[in-house]
Amino acid sequence: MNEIRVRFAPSPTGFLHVGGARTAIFNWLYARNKNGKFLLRIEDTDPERSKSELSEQIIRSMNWLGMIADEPIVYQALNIERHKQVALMLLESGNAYRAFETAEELEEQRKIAQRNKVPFKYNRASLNLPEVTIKKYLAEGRPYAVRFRVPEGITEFDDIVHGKTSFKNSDIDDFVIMRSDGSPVYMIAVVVDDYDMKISHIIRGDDHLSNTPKQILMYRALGWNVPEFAHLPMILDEEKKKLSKRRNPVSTEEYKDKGYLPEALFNFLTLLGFAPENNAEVVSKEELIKLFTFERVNKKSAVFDMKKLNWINSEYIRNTDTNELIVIAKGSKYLAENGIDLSKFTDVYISSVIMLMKERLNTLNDLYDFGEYFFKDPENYDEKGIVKYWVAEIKPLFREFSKELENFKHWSLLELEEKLRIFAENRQIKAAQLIHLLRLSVTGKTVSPGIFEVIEIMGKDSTNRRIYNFLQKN
RNA sequence: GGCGCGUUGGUGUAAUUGGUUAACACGCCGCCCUCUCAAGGCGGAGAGUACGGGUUCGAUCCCCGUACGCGCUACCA
Repeated sequence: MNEIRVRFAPSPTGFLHVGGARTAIFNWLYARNKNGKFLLRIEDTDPERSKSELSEQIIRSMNWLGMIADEPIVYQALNIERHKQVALMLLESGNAYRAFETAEELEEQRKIAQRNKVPFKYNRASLNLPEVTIKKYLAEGRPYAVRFRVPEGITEFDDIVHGKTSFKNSDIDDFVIMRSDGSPVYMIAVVVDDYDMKISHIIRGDDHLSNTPKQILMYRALGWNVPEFAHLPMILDEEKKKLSKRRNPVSTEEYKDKGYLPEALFNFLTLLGFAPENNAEVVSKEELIKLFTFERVNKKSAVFDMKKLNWINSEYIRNTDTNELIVIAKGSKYLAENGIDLSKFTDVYISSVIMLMKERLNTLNDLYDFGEYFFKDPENYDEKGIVKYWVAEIKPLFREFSKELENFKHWSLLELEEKLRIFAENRQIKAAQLIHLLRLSVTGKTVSPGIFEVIEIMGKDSTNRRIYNFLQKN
């Protein structure tokens, strides 16, 4: 068998959509699994929607996820001449013909058909034009589009995930392959580029399933080998609609900014429409490469479940080396936006904080959301906490305890805890009553990791300063 | 409207060639641990496999129909 060559072919309309990322991942996994080539082609033929900066962003997101193309990136717009040339070949061989109708005329016909609820199909008027008329039109310089002449019959193919799929050619319109301004259309561009790139397997979204027979017909008309097709299920949102910006972030970049690890997103996306043997869930890229097979790819569209992503991400955070997390945290947009400058802290400090927080984080951004207090003194205190814990009987005792802390020499987890517990026991109160106040005064919150761990990391000065401020304000 | 694809708990997925109390994970609820979280441990609720017909001794699995969802139906990609 020939070399396996697959490609991911996004159109640069803004960013790498997570649905696209999933398609890219399946292509990539398949290529790696088969020792083949993974290629990237930017489909930038629509000048209205394509901008070069946007393709840069797609490439960046792909790299972030750990995927790079094995050959130079192909920009479809650069191949326009070739697409035209092939369209002309089709015209010359009689597999395509000139259509002189204007877009407006067709639109009108379409409307009428719609009104009468009958399926609209191009009536092939131009195909049946007498030779002389065509010559006359051409002499007049009348503009024309080139339409592919769909032959009679049935087009069948064996989709790798869907199995045997067939379409009646009579249901397929003679589609346009070249516009009247001479520009080629997507439908022919993909076929030509995939052929030129020697793509062996076209792995793409389900939404292209209905386009497949058209493309196969073109391959055949050109006498080209038809590649294999694998159509992946779509990804839907919780409302079972196409992933929409309203409910979920749809761009890969957004997930990065929200503190998701690339490996986690990659793993999660993989699980949408695919399950490795044993139904394993947290699976490394290396394992995934080994385990990937289309036999276990689903036909059914999948719903993007944020909660599961969060869980997977938290698993990855827990299992990622702290030093790596430090690097990521330092580059975090979110922390910066919230005024946290990690370069002001020592790596030892950041490292202790992350080690303590690691198993509590869903995303790296939670480092701020849950642990802001590690990086700045609290400015206000949880109101419910105040009501519940800052009660008259305890106030004097907490003040007294804070004095003792100021002079406490043995600033370590165990000794701090022992000290507090003994203090509480002597005053006949529950240690928890002081602990809650300690937490509230130091963090401003009622929730944190074990408070002795927290103040051990924070250090004596910072802790005492915070308690002092708390007592001043309350 | 036409054509195509799909349909297993709330979600993602399992279930050797038709024979299981329909499994696992996320989520949810409760308990334990405990200074609050998180993690962990233990337990629980939640689907009879969209619906209706077949075929079969027996269908999640095979066939047909219906419903619903999605996609295509552009001189968009």
